[in-house]
Amino acid sequence: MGRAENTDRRRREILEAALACFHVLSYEKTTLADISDHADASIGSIYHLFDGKEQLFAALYLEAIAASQSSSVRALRRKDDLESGVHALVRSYLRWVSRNRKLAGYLLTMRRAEFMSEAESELAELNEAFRRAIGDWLDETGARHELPPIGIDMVLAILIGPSQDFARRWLGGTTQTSLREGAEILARAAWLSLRGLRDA
Amino acid sequence: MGRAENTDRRRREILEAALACFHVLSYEKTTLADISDHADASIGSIYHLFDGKEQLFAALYLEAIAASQSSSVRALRRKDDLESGVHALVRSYLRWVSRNRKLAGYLLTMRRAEFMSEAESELAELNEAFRRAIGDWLDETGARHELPPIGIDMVLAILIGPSQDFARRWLGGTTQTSLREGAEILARAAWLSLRGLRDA
DNA sequence: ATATAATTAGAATATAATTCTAATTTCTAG
DNA sequence: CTAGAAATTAGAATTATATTCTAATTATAT
Repeated sequence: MGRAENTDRRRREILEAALACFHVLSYEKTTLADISDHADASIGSIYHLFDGKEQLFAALYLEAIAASQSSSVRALRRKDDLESGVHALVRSYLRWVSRNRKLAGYLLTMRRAEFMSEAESELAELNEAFRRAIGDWLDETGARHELPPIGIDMVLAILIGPSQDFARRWLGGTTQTSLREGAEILARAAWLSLRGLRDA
Repeated sequence: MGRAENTDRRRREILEAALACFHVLSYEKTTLADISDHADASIGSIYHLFDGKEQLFAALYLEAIAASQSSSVRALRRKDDLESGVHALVRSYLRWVSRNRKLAGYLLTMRRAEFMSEAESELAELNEAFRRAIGDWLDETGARHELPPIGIDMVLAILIGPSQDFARRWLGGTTQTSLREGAEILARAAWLSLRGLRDA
């Protein structure tokens, strides 16, 4: 086995251990010793691969956001008009949440966490890439013309804002509505907003 | 001056110092020594009034959420039909954000932060009271009949989800749209969703 | 097989939360 | 007004944990 692969495996083990610890203990309460135990990696090893606790969790955050975004983009690319695209985006986001609960919970809890300042630039890059991917799809399909005259930031807020709120509650177990129903409702809600704003 | 008032003042000073420190340093990086300095209160004093760093920040969180919610409820109570109510709710939330940036930033950053587990029950109470206030208003005005057949949790997600997302970006300075425009757009978007879901 | 570089281990150190004891202030009763 | 009781404040001592550092081990290339 090559060294690079070994290192990769180690990194992954540590990230997974961090997520597992976070899931039961929360960020504050998981110590590096916990992670070290869970991952069977020494403190030295962790510090060799990451710059510290914050950077380790920032790396996990970036992985999570990348996974979530790429899942959304893939779903979008299977559609070719705005209405289907909007539905697909909302549904796929919530499906991703339900299939990656730990990671999603981490993402929703740590959203804009302080330590992200370190990784700010990488995060900005990811968000920029996400926007560009959506922009490309809009251009390729011609769906851009169906959008209301509002900034893409507002479009995204309308598309995923409600789903994030709902996902947070759903993960917390404090929601009357099932994920399936919720996805259906929010997909339609998003589309109704966009269509209504366009036709106004 | 009575002892109770004195204690209250102390509490408030400490909470304000915590918020100020948080605003420039972030949770992780603000030490109790920082807060102690800022508030001119000794460590002992802080521990006398709060159970620890987490509980101190949890108390701040509860204050913030109570302020935000009561501002929303006041706005709602001035209206007497669903469309105006929805507009008022969205606008008042974003107005509150712009007038209480530090507190709002704290709220949006710390949303569902780990340490809330301690204050979980109080948080649940606040949320329950908020829902009840909205429920009462719906009944008093008869607006409940104008709602689509979805859970109140979905209604809230549609109402404030986009605003939260937008507010986070606005506070972070990464939004093309002004708060005023944003509020206008999101208020209409929320109403279009609810009306559309009802009429479907 | 050996040299070199990468990785791992864990002890030593530094930082910050928490606890604890004593001093001070505020309140209450007489 | 004053002694005693209770609440509050102060800051030193303790404890927990992140980080740094040095040495040992492992993997790779020649």
